[in-house]
Amino acid sequence: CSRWEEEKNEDGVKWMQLEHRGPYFVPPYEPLPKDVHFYYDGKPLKLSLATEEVATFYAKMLDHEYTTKEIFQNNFFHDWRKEMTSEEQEIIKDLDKCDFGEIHKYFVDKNEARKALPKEEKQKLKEEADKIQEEYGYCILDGHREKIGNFKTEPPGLFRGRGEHPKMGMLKKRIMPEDVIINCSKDSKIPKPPEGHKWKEVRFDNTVTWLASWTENIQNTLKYIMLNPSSKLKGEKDWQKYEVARRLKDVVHTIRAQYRKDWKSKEIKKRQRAVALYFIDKLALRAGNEKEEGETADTVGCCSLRVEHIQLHPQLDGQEHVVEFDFLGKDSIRYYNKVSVEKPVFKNLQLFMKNKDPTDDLFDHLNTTFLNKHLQHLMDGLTAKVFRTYNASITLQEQLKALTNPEDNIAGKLLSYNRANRAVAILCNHQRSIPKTFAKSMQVLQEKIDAKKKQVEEAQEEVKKAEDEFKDTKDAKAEANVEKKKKLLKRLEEQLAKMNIQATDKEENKQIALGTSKLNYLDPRITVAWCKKFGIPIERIYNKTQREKFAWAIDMTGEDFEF
DNA sequence: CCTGAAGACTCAGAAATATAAGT
DNA sequence: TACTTATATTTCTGAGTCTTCAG
Repeated sequence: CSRWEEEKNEDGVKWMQLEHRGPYFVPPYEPLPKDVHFYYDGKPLKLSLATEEVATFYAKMLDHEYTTKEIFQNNFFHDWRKEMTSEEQEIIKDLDKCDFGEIHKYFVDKNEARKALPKEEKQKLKEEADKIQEEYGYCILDGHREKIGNFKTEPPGLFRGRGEHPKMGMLKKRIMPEDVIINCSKDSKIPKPPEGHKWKEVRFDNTVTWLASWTENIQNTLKYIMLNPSSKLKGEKDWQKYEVARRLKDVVHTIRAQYRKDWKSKEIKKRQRAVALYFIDKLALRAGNEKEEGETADTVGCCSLRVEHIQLHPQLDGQEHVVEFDFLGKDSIRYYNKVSVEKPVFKNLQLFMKNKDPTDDLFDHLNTTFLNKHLQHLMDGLTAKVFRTYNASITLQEQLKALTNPEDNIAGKLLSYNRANRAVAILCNHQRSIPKTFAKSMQVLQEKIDAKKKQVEEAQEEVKKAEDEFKDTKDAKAEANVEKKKKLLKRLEEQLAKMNIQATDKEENKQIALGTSKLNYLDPRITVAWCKKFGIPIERIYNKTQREKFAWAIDMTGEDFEF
């Protein structure tokens, strides 16, 4: 436990000692073999090195749907031309006349060749990767050797945003040492830049947690090299996050009473704030910062909802005051929900929407800064996102309480856990695309279940037969046989039950992503306590990485922990 | 002091890779 | 046992939230 209980640093100081090797730079571009050609207008054309490299980025993505989109093609072609020599610019004027087919095939083949490599060769590659990990993947922070999260620079390539991103296809440039700022402690061994290069800057800022940073050229924002979630620094922050959420538990009732009162406020701004907060609390919506138009995909959160994103139904499917939400949230994941809301909320929404265009802001007097200022005033450390953490964790705790049957076997209890986890994922709208092999693997499972059912039936008959025989003969051998057959039947029935559970779980899970809530929203202490209480080995819920990340919770939690 | 931009950090699903299960 | 396929884990980096800074 001691590791989590070392003394705290003062005011914003994150470490006293930080030593590392700097980022690992991706290997330089390898030119194409002579017999792999690019064709323009049907004729082979030898490209300059820089032009060729960018061409390979496009060629590699050729069978991806992305490359068929006009925005992608235009952005790519625009940026590609900038890399060309003036001679090349003279010739290559039309993307449609470019043939990347041979280059594409070269990379597909190369990939397959790599997969087909003999075992020893693969082993060798792995050892090389491990060596790099060993050398660059760790740092020393305040005397502890800590794992780094992302120690490699991002390779150059074509930008792929999520959803309808206006910058898709743009060229993401190669990161050079000259772009990189190193952060470490003054008295540490300062990382050496690669031969013949120098760092952009070396600084000694112990009020931040990053080891290195650079500015990315697509959005002009900073990227960082930071520690792995298993590190003490990240673990403590995570713990702190859940402690804030637990404090919200104590005041949430007051806050709810407050926003209900504010629904009737004379100030429109307060009313909007109160309705937005109701959504954030009840539906676990994100805050919704405003975003710069044209720079990113068009997505929204609570405060940035527009009139077009909701529809009001005084009556719907036997419910009153129904709000129908339909918008794209983070990562362009669709949020669709029909919710019966309290009457004053409904009335307020009607008011907010009056005389507005579909593209106008629903909460036109509200932004996240104003909302968060209010929340800060209600509780120290409270911001909009704390509601998501709080509601997620409290839901897990409640669902576990409601769903766990102490009589169940481990598989049954695990199903209950997954269902509780799933309830949270649904609340937070964590979705995934249905796995490509889903239908097939479901069918395979169903066939197995049917086969097992048959076996169970057969076994039942066998038992009956054995029992009849015993009734006739009354001999010990026949009696033993009855026992044997019964045992077999029981085993088969258990197998069948397990398969049925598996099928249910799989079906319920096909479009839901459990990982994000498990990793970021659910206080791990709830899970640890549940495992202890019901005798479930923690490895059945958390894999190795997750156990490392949640080491702080596994260390300190007893079975009576309450969120 | 206010405001918008920059900075720092958390959270997000897809894709790549490793491992287990099936044949 | 060797190969193939399904599943689990890990990596990747984009997309949010919230804080801090500069003019």
